[in-house]
Amino acid sequence: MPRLVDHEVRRRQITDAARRVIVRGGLDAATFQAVAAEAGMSVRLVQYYFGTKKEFLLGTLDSVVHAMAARFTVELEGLGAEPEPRVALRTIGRALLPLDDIRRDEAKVLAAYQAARLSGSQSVPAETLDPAALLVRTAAEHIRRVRDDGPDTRAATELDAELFTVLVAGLSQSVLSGFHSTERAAELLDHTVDRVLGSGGG
Amino acid sequence: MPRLVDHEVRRRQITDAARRVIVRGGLDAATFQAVAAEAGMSVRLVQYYFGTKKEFLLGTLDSVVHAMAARFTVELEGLGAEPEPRVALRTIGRALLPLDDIRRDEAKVLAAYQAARLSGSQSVPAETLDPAALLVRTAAEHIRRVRDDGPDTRAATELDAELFTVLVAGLSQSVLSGFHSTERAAELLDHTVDRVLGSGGG
DNA sequence: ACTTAAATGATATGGGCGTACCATGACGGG
DNA sequence: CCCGTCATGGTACGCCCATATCATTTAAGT
Repeated sequence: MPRLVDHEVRRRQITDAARRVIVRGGLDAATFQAVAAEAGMSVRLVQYYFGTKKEFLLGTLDSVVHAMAARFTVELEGLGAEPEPRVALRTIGRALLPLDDIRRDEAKVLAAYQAARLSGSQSVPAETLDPAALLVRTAAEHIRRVRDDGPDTRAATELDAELFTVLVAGLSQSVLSGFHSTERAAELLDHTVDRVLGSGGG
Repeated sequence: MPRLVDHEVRRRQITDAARRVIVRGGLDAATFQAVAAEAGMSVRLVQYYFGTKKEFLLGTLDSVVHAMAARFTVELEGLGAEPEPRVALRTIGRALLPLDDIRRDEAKVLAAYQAARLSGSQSVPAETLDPAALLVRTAAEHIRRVRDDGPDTRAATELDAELFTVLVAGLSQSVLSGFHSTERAAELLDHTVDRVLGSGGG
C-alpha cells in the first residue's frame, strides 16, 4: 500500500479552509479553487476527498453544525445536574450567540447556509434547523422547573421556550448584521431570561 | 424623438421579474439572462435600464425596501392618531411578518440581500437595516405611552423596543425557514406584545 | 526491489456569466 | 419626408467555475 493519509484529518483541513473562505466571502466564494488555495493544496485534492461540490458543501455544513452542537453540549453539561434555571438559560443562550470570533464565524457560516436553503436550493438539508429544535426543548425543560408543572401551564411554557429560541436566533442575526453589539445582545438576552422566568424567583 | 418609453415602468417590470427570480432561486439566480427571460425581454434591455449588475441589484433591493416601508406606513397611519398600544404593536408587527404570499416573497428577497451583506459583499448597503431601526423607534413610542414616562423607565422601554424588534425579525426568519407556521408566529407575536405591555392594562 | 494501489498534480472541456460592441427598428420634429 | 436619436436585438469576448481525464509520485506489502 502507498502513502497512507488520515482522511479525517485531510477533510478537516479542507472544511476549515472552506469555513474561512465562507466567512470572508459567503457561500458563493466557496469555490473549489478558492478553498484549495486557502488550504494550500491543489484543486484536485478537494475533489478527491469530497467528490462533488454538493457533498463538499454538505461536509462543511456538517463541520459547523457539529461544532456548535458540541459547544452547546459542553456548556450544558458544565452546568451540572440541577442548575439554576436562570443561569441555565443565560448560559445556553450565550453559547449560541456570536459573542466571540469563533462563534461569530460559525454563526456566519450557518447563516450563509440557511440563506441558501431559503433560496430553493435543495442541496442544503433542513438539518440547519436542528439546533433550534434542540434549543426549544432544552429551554422548555428549564422553564418548566421554575413554574407550576400543571397541565394548563404546559402550553405557556412551550410558547415561552419558542419565544426564547426565536429571540436568540434573532439576536444572533442582529449581532452579525451589526445592528447590535455583543454587549447589548448579552444585555437583551439577560433581560429576556428575567422576563420569562419572572424577575423575582428562579 | 423616437418611440418614447416610460423608464420607470420598464424598471418596475424588470425589478418585479428580478424579485420573482430571487424568490425562486436566491440572489445567485438573479442573472441578467434569467431576469430578462422572466420579464420577457432581451438581456440587452436589462443592461440598458440598469447598466451594471451592481446597480441592477441595488435597484431591485430598493424596490423591496420601499414596498415594505410603504406597507408599514400605511398600516401605521391606518391606526389613527392615538391607537391602543397593544393594537398598534400587533399591527406593525404583523405588517412586517411574512404572513401572506406577498410579504413572504418580500421577506425572502430581503433575507437574500441581508445574507449577501453578511458575506462581505460591499455592494449591498446597510440600508437593509433601516426598517429595523424604524421599527425600534415606533415600538418604543407606543410602549412609552403605556408606562410611567419617568426618566428611569426610559432605558427599560428602549430595551423592550429592541427586544420586540429582534423578535419580529427572528419570527420572520423562523417562518421563512419553515420552523414556525404563520399562525404560530402570530400567536407568538401576540404573546410578546402582552408580555411587553403587561397582560392587564394597555 | 518490484509491484500496486493510494494520493496528488496538471490540464482540458464545456457551460454560464457579465460586459462590450455592432446593427437596426421605431418614431417625433424639422 | 426624412433624419437623428431613443430603444431594442444579436452576438462575441474573456473569465471563472465544476468536472473529467490523463499522468505522476509515493510508500506499504511481498
